[in-house]
Amino acid sequence: MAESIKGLKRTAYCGEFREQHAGQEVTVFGWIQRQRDLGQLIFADLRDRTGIVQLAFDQDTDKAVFDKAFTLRSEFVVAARGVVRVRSARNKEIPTGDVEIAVEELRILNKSETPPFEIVEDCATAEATRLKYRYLDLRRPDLQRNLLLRHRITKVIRDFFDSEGFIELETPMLIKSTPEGARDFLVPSRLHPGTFYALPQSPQLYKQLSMVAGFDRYVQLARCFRDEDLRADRQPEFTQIDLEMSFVDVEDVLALGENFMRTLFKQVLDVDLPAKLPRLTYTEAMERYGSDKPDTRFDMEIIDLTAAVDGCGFGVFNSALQAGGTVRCLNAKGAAAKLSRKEIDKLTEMVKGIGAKGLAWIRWTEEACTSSFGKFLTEEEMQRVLSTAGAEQGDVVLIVADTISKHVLTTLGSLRLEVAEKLNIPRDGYNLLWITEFPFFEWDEENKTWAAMHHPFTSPLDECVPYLDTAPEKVYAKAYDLVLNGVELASGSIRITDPELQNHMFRALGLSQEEAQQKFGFLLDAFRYGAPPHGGMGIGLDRLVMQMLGAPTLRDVIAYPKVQNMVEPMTDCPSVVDTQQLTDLGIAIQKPLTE
RNA sequence: GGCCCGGUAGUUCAGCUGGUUAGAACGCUAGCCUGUCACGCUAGAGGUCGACGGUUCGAGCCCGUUCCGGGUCGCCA
Repeated sequence: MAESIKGLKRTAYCGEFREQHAGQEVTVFGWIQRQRDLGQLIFADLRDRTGIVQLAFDQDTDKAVFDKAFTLRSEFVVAARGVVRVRSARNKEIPTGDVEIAVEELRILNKSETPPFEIVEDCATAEATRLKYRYLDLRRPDLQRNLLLRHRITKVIRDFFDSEGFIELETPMLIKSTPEGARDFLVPSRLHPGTFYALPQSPQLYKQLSMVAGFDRYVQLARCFRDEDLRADRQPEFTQIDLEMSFVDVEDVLALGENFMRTLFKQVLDVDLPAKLPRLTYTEAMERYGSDKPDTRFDMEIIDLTAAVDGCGFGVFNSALQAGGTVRCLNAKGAAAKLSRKEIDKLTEMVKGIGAKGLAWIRWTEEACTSSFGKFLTEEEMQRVLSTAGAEQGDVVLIVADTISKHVLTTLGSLRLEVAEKLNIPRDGYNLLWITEFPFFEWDEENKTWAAMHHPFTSPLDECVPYLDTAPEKVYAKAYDLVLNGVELASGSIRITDPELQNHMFRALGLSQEEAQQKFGFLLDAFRYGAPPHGGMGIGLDRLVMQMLGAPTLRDVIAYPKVQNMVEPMTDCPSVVDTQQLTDLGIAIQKPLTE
């Protein structure tokens, strides 16, 4: 039977005891980490979120207390009152190792069954089991540390934005569905059968309306929802640091973003970020790294071989070039020893898997310089390729050709990361950079139309407006991403506030006046009443915490995450509901439910 | 939806070319032990080998189907 806590008050957390506290009478609460019974002597480690302190029971301990200590088991919840004393045998491994508590009163506040896994750091137990008992998993020091750090990060965030004059507004969770981009989570309406709310994918429209309302600077730690498949760095439910500013242009938002990141990294990790973060335009990032979220912690940039192979004897290169495509390569410096023919074959399979037609290569070892296409080239042509690629003995050159230039770049972008992984190229530190001037339009191959790459409220660059109707591919946007070590951390833009321009954009996107009015009428209406110029961004909080901690998955920084099939293993949701609930909502389930 | 990897004791794993009663470590239970801290020593309990079907004299192992978990591609304005 559990004992009462009555009359006891904690004097300190377990992890706080040091030699200087010797002689003090204290009361501690916590969980039993482990009990060691030596016969006439019993030790028990007591744990709370701050650490562990040793409880000691010996011949001086009251007999009843000693007997109770004998029954202690792992994860029992315990209160102990006693006197801090210096140990006769100190433990240098833990911060409280110089002292112990000579227990005078012991209460077992609750017993515990043997847990399915040990509550220890670096637990080897499969994640599935840990997630089923997430409350035990979260008791482990690693996850406690992660979530305490997450708390510190959000504290710094709130303080920073407050000091910069931002106010936090809460935007609704039940909103109008505007099915663009990701799939919405829908919530049926009971009062209006047949109609649905959507959970927000982001508070985008509300924060823009808040600018029209004159709040000037808005921030929110906003929960967002997207009904798309999961990844290690993607959860259906996630948190964004969502912000918006009035009377600003691109430079102002980027400056604020840089200031924020610098403050956060300094205060939380004591890491100094550069005063000004590097910038690449989207076009530049694609040309050099084959990605709009390049990992710049290592080089191996893409090299253009077009001039070097133009007119050479290799048909693959020639036909790509003649069809308006391109030939480019990576030079994996010093990789010849590590990348065997077999490894290169694996890379070939990999690039074919992502849509490339093949991979041409040169491998220059001590013995020879072999290649997959050498027999088609003259000695002179081959020399030209090698020198353009900057190749020396010991290097491997990996070449991709295609009629569509973008495919060449993105393939090499993926290949670059794969090769870095295979070669174990060191990737340390925090490389933050802005990617700017994204294309406004993206060709939607499936629907054969131009679609907005960011969203339709993104402002085009002023000088691009003339191309809206004539050359959509030449229109770039006042849109920017913040990239950290190859991960997209934040994304934002300056918005359109001119109703005329907004209508023009909708037209260019093939959205009729009526459709636009039906979907976004409230926003267009609002913009008729004096919208200040504004812009902002959303920063992925979960990814940010994950990166700052170096955690391998988002699940390590989210208290109660979902697994790959979108189930939450602890509560086992989603679940079937009562027929009455469905009736109230006017919903009938079509597919027969599987047992 | 496609591809890849995995599923054996509470946990982490081993299990040969298909062959006796499926093992180890940790954990758990009991006993002993006065300075442990991954305490030690002794003894013990604990298994639907994910599930179903097939091949076979015989299946943890081979084949098929399926369920579950992870990664990834598609998808994610």
